[in-house]
Amino acid sequence: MPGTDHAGIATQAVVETRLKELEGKTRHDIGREALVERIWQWKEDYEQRIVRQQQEMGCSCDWQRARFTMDPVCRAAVLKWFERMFSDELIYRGNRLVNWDCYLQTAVSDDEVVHEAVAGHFWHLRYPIIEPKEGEPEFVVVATTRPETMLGDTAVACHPQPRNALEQQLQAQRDKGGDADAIERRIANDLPRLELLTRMANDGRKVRLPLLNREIPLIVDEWAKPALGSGCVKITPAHDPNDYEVWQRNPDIGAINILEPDGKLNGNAGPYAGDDRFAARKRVVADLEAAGLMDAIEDHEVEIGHSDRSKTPIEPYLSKQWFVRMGDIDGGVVMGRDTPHEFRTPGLAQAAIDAIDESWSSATGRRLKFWPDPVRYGNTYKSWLAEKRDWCISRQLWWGHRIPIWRRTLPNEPHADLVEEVDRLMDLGARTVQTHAAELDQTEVQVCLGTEAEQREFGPRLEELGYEQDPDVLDTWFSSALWPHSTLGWPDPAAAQVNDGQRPLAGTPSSLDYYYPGSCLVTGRDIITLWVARMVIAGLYNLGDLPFTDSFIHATILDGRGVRMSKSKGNGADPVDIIERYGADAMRFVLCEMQTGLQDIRLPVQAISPFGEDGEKERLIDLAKAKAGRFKGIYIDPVSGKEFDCTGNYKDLPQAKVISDRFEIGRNFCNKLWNAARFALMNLGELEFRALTDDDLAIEDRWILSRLHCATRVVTAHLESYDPASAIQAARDFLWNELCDWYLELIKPRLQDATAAPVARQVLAFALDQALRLLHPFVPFITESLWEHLRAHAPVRGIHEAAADAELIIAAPFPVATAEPDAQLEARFELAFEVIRGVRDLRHKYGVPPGKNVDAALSGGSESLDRLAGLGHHVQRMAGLATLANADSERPALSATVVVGDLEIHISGVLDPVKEKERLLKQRGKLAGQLEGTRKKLDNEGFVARAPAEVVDRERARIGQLEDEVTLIDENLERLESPAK
RNA sequence: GGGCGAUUAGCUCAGCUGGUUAGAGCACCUGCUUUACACGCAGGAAGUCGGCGGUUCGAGUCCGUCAUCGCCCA
Repeated sequence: MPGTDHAGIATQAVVETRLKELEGKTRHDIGREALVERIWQWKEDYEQRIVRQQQEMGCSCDWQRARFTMDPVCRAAVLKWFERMFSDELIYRGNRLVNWDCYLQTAVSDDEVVHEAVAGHFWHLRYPIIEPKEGEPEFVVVATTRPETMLGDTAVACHPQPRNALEQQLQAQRDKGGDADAIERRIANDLPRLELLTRMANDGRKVRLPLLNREIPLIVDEWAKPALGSGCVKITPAHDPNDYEVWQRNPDIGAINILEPDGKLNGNAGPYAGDDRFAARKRVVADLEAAGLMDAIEDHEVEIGHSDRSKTPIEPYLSKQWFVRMGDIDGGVVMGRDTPHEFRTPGLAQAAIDAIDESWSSATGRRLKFWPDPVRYGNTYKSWLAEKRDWCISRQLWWGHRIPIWRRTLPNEPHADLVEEVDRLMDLGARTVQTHAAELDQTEVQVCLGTEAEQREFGPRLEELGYEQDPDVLDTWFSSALWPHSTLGWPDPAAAQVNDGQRPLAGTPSSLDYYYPGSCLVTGRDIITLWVARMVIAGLYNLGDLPFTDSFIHATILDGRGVRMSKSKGNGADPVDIIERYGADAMRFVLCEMQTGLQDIRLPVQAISPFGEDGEKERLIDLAKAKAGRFKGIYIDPVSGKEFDCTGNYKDLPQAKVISDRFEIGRNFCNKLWNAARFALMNLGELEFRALTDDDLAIEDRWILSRLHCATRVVTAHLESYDPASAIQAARDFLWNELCDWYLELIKPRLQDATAAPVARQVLAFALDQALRLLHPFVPFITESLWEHLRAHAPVRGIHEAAADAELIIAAPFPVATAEPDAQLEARFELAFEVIRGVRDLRHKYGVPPGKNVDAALSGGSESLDRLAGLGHHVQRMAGLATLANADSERPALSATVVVGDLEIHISGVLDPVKEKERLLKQRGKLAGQLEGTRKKLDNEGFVARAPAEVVDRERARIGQLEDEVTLIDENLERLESPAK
């Protein structure tokens, strides 16, 4: 199911930023309707780009069922989900402290806040104590990093049991072996004062809040840290999460909001009302200093939350938001209501936690598992869910699904009126009405209209009665969480509105019945909580079953600076540009090869300079080193000093394509595959299939088939264990290192020989057939194209029997290994390859021209000679030997020698005693080192006594082999000294 | 502050339950237009596996600790 989501905050932010940059206007200047219209416009462009990317990448999707999270099909699902949860009382409107983005004027989720350490101060403020008694201080001192918040203080807290707290801390510090002096001093010097403050608080003493002259209580609460500062802490429940908790424990102190949504101070701030919060900070500090109430100012590094979207500092802000209850609920929650899979769970978060438990399974036997590390990512998922924090789903945006609630505040109306009001609404036909007071500081009647039709019918009538639709929109994830079933037409595929050219979702079975549940969600680590958990909850709640059983967490791709690539950061590369330059398969190959498990991947990218001179070679700019320009995704050309844009968002600047030379690896592979296939096809002619017996096969045929069986097993096993990088590596190695480097070369003579050619061709056709199938998941375009050619040349392919065929490779069965690899045969070839490599090395060192064949003679242990029997002609040809004689009887004069194990290959007529000695000594040195290491091990009594017998035996066998090889080399060295021998 | 992860060749990364003196690709050096492929072939050089300490007959691999970086949660 291909498609796109509406990316609420990101999208609105981009359009608003462009509006500001290009026209100098804010969203308030043009209004809700006009802004939403512009966003739709922008979305159409952007969506096209994304869909094109998906298609060019070769995503194999049902394009006639493409969806967008704000289209009518998805909208129906969003409304239904909201209505269901609302009537189950899983959605409520509450007064909560949220992360407030004063620039975008919206709440942002915890996930969208990034913390940065910045230089700041600790201001120590004096609050006068009202009517202190004999021996009591005149002031309490409180410290803060945000002095303007004092205007919203509703209490000052000190610890209820400072002695216990300090002593506990002291003990903990000692246990850790840390420095306990500071705490000891604290107990010695400050405890009496701290205990006095506690007594004062318990006695009901109050303090006067400076500047506003408000009386606020001195209270006891464990949030106050007796080891720090004065031991007292100011409490601002409306603007600090910890202070908010203090308020929950001490409801009497109340909460005072001092902020307007835009970050200016409101009427509660008295004389500071109307000031921006940062301006107010300066004035508050100055006024406190003037009043002699500033005790001290110290430098302090502060962690400040910034909005990931607007990059401005976040303010904790008390506001009314909509939430989904994640925690356990009395009586539990019914999941999959009215489906065959209905079950009851303690709460939404718990249901998702259970889903990865070994002992749990859905009604259809499904359970969730993470890859490539089930334990690690399972823990990430569980530990986030375990907090069971309610999910804030409202966003003060204009772009998104508007909350389907019409509400009206009924201040202090008698209960009877409320009942009457609800009855009246029910009579009107509203199905879901709730009244809420507990979570709010007001009584509110909320009516949910859960379909478009209902909204059209009842909306205006509710508005006549003084109701208003909530202006907020839903968090994008609220609709994204439904993707696995909303796209299939849930709640009613038969009624789903599909557009022209789109495939219907209705039918028997419907798309929903046929495709839900799915199997695997591939996503990034940071999305585990945002998506995986929420999709699981949504799927279980609406349908009673998991949306997928596996979740593959792919590597995070970083740019050359080590920063995570993202569209909003503008530091990525457009796949379309990569594809244009290197090809889709090349890109897929490299991306797949990079998914090596748990590690993040660096992908240094380069921009193609738009300032290249005529005739100048293309100039690449390394973006990890280039200077940043004015906006995100804009850089400065190091040569001309001019700005250019890499995002396509700033059309007035020169545009640069972003590429990465890392993709050359994939391009090279595709080129190799193409040429190897071309060579094979050239030689196949019109191939007729004949059932072959083992006797028909040449030794190299049996070898490549053995290697093919091995590769098939390995690739399949890696795919099954969600290890695409290892799978593609194994497929690549088979194609390149075995089929191309060896087999194609080995059979070249046979292909020129009319009698030997048919079998070689048939094996070649089969090996290519299987290699293409193995590679198809990774490089679909090139394999599909080659498949067509292969079928034209060799309509039937196979060895003993014809292999199952299909017109398109995408529909052809994946290879299955039918035989065991022949380990003995493979070992014989390995030995031959080693000999060949040895001779090639020697030829290179002696500067023998590549075309010149030399005479050689072979001698050595009978076992090794036996293993090489039948491969001599291959050794001869591949090593460039004119003759390969048996040297057991007589050793050729003036020959240089290659020693491989207990084998000697003498190459005639190239001997250079100096080079030869150098070469042999080098090899000897390496072997002697290994020999020494092995001997040392065996001399160690502990090793012989404690290591497993098989390990000891292996070392013993090895020492014999090494000794033989060294002896052989020594003999050759000796012969160099006295050539007469 | 708590949790998770990373640190291996110039670069990007492998290295499974501890057991030959650690591998690949790119880059580099040498030779080669060998009629599939120079986006190639053949050969080569290159790493005290972040530091320190420990467990073990044996540590890149296990444990502790420190450093640096990243992510998540406060």
